[in-house]
Amino acid sequence: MSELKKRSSCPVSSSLDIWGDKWSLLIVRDLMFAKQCTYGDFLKSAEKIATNILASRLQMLEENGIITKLEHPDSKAKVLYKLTQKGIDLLPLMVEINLWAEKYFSLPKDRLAIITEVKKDKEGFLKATTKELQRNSNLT
Amino acid sequence: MSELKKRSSCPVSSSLDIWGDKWSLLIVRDLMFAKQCTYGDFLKSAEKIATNILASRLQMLEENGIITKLEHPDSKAKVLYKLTQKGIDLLPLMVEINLWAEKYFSLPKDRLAIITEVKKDKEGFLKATTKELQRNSNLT
DNA sequence: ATAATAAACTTGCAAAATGCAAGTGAATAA
DNA sequence: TTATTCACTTGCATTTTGCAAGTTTATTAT
Repeated sequence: MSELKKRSSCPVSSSLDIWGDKWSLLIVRDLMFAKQCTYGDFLKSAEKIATNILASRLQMLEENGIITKLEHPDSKAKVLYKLTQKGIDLLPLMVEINLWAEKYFSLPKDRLAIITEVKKDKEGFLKATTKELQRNSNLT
Repeated sequence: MSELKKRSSCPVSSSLDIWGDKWSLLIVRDLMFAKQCTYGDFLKSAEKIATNILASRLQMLEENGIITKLEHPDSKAKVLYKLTQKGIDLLPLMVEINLWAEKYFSLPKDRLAIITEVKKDKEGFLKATTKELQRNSNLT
């Protein structure tokens, strides 16, 4: 399917060429929350992504090194997806999205709770969460 | 045209509902660089946005309070667009996109120069740039 | 004053991406 | 061995994008 064509050499444009659509960052979000997800897990998310779109986004994100597949320990029928380092490095961006949203939307309180945590010590949160995601990354 | 329908109450999802497409953040980028742009200025950007898409994005961004129109001092035929505070608040997000991109793409050196600046003192850069954009905001 | 140019869009249509519903095929569970 | 689960695929309608050619109002040149 997807051949990545760069519109320009601008960092913002190049980034959007990869994950600049309505769905990709939601997949990344799910992986940041859950560390690893199956195909079915993504389908269960609140936004109700269509299965064909999910498949094409997962492929795109994998081709661009944001996520990887791995075997599910329990079953060959299942596939686990997780973030690569390149994907984990989207965490600061994800945090800023949340901080911006908190200023301009009214959010459910479980989400607000996390954002409040982040605001208390952004650097600390980033370090800790990055580490957690990386740890998960290493136990194959 | 655009009636904003939220897919969920998630901050990431709500944010993407507004600017989660291939073009909106490029418009914001242009405004962060140039402080204010005419319709024609946007068309001149490297990525070559189609004029109808530009019109619909500008409308969307205006409806959602990210940008505003103002009269051009030189001519009634021209229109100036600038960021609102809500738009200016996307700066930290924009900065993180640049930092991520710098890690994973090879960028033109003028862009690298700015990113290097940012890395030296992120907080300082954010404060200074926000102030500049706000200053511009206030002289109607 | 009149005609030509420019600036900000609009319109029409083809092509691509999205969304929905119903498959398919391999693997596990009953 | 049959049924169910899981990860996708496929087909088709709808929506969005992209391209090219207008249209309209405002300025500039004659």
